[in-house]
Amino acid sequence: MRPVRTPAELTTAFRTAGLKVTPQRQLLFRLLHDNRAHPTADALFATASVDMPGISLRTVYQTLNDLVAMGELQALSVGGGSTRFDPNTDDHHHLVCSWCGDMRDVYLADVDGLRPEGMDGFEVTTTSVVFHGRCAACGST
Amino acid sequence: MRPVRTPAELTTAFRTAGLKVTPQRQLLFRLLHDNRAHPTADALFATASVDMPGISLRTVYQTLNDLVAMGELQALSVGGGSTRFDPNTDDHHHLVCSWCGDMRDVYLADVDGLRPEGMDGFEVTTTSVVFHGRCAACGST
DNA sequence: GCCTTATCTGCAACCAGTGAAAATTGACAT
DNA sequence: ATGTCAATTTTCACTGGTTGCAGATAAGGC
Repeated sequence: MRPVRTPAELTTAFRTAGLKVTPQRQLLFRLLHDNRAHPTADALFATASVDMPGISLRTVYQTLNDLVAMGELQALSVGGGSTRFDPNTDDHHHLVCSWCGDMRDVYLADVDGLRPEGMDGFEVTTTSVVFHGRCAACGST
Repeated sequence: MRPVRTPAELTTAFRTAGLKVTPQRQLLFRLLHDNRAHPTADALFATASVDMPGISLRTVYQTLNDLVAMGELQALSVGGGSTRFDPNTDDHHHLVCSWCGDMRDVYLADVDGLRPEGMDGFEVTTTSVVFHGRCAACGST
């Protein structure tokens, strides 16, 4: 359940991959570790800037891209301008509130059962399910 | 199956909504009518420019946004820069080739069966399923 | 045909994200 | 500890996608 790498694990992974571990990266590892908000690069930049004023937005993008390339982070496009990042690398799906933009993880059992006919030799690698709607906080009235 | 409004139907819908029907809009109605390519605004602009040189990209965006607002067109964000548009307003889902970017419609039967627990009062309005993978044309080797 | 009002066009602005180059610094070997 | 070198950070400019604005234009009801 929710296999989010710890900062320590990511540190090891980076060094193993021949990448360096900088204070900036460690900060982002920490910020991502307990983050279920599916933040944008900009949101992470804002949070990171509190702990480390002067950190560059470019660096945030760079590190996020590295993490995505390593498979330790998922990049999500759900409309609404900017890419959101999910440190949960488990096989899961998403609830997106059309009102407040809030995004939450959900686990589905029967996704592999979804194999439509007429795929004409299309080879599926990943399946993503997104539920759009209204979250409890945004009321149901 | 594939209930794409005809240009005539869209014309009526626009007038009913108090919107005007211009040659530019009629052209776009036609271009969308038999288009399964899930084109971007820019692609439609390019095609439209052949029939109507001088048409503005701004107009294309405007009309597409109107159609989306009217529910006659779906805007799709599947990563990869630009929004793609789908004139198929039926309840369907998508196959996206990670190699060539090709996008195809698929119909799924059991989508409503996907109702995870732990939704905490989240009210689902639409569910979208996207299969990422490699299409037949891009080979399986 | 006229008039009103929506629409079209062109351009500037905006946002998300990336490229490039110079200064900095991590990690390893000494 | 220190040196070395490549990876990284930062800054800034720049691209691509999309929207705002203003003036010219034209659709549609009379």
